[in-house]
Amino acid sequence: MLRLSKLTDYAVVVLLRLATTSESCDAVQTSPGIAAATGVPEPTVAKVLKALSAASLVVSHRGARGGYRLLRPLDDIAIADVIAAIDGPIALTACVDGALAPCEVKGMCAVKGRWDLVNDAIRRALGRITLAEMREASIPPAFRFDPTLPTHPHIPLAD
Amino acid sequence: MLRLSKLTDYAVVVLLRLATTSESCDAVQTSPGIAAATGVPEPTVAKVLKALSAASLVVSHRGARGGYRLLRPLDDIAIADVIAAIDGPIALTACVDGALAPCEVKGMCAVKGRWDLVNDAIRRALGRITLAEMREASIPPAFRFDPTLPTHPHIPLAD
DNA sequence: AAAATCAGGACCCATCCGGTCCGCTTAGGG
DNA sequence: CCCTAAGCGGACCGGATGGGTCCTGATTTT
Repeated sequence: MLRLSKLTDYAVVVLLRLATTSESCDAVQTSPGIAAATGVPEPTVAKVLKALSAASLVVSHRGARGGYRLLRPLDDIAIADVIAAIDGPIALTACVDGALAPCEVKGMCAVKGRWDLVNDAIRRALGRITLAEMREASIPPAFRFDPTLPTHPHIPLAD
Repeated sequence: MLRLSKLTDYAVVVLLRLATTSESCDAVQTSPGIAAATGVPEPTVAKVLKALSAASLVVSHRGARGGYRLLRPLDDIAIADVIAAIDGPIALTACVDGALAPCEVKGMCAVKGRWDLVNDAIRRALGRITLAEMREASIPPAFRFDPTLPTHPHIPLAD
């Protein structure tokens, strides 16, 4: 349960990678470049970046010498933002608020509204964790994030 | 994202239904009975109850006049317990701690351990919400839970 | 002994998600 | 002025997963 998509995982990787150059606000990175650096398949990187762009977490620059750039610093991006950008609004069940299918039939579902309590709790929890925290946390010291490192091979290329 | 299975939703419905009689500790309810009362398909009720039984949230009594009974009061059952019983351990990604597939390849995944922060936050949030709270919360007053009501039609039967 | 009820599988099908590809548009650079 | 690099948007496909059903066996009560 609570499976969040691999795409979201990739999104974190991509954003972290993007953060290595976006401090200088004019530097952009191309999706092929990020793909090569992270080991995430390039079309997937593109897809992720598109979603992140739509959610205003990154900005794109089209044309030759175009690319993507972080729009906000890492400590201003909650993991909830990333999840919402990739997987849509954070809600546990289909049976939530005004979801698509109106809970099978009538509006008299017995659990109606019950999950909102849970959803809110999760939203709050996820809203408090920033990418900056995820970058630092729980990483074996040897692998501590270092912006000078060129790559973050999530899936090492088959060299 | 964060889709929890319908089964978990059903589990809550079933447990709430079970709570209507389990206060008196000898009364048991059969799965066909619960199915009829809740509108959840009977085989599904059985499946849910089996999982709940395996997780020691309910106890079963076999044979004629057998059935299921709540093992703990509703305010002692966290929603996290139910979710864990139905959908397995609460973890967001496959790429978590010692999960099945060792994160594609080596142990040098860049996001290794990062999600644990998030998982813990969610576990904590879900561990704080009890079924008793879910029973009371966010329900339109007209539908406020009432133990004397015979049924909680989740999906009304096609009368 | 017979009936009722849980236990524990196997199984099927729909849906969804990860992943890929294509053609189009935009913007630099020669 | 045109060509090329890069993002944009969509369609598309295959595998995995979960919801749902069913069947057979084990156990307890009457």
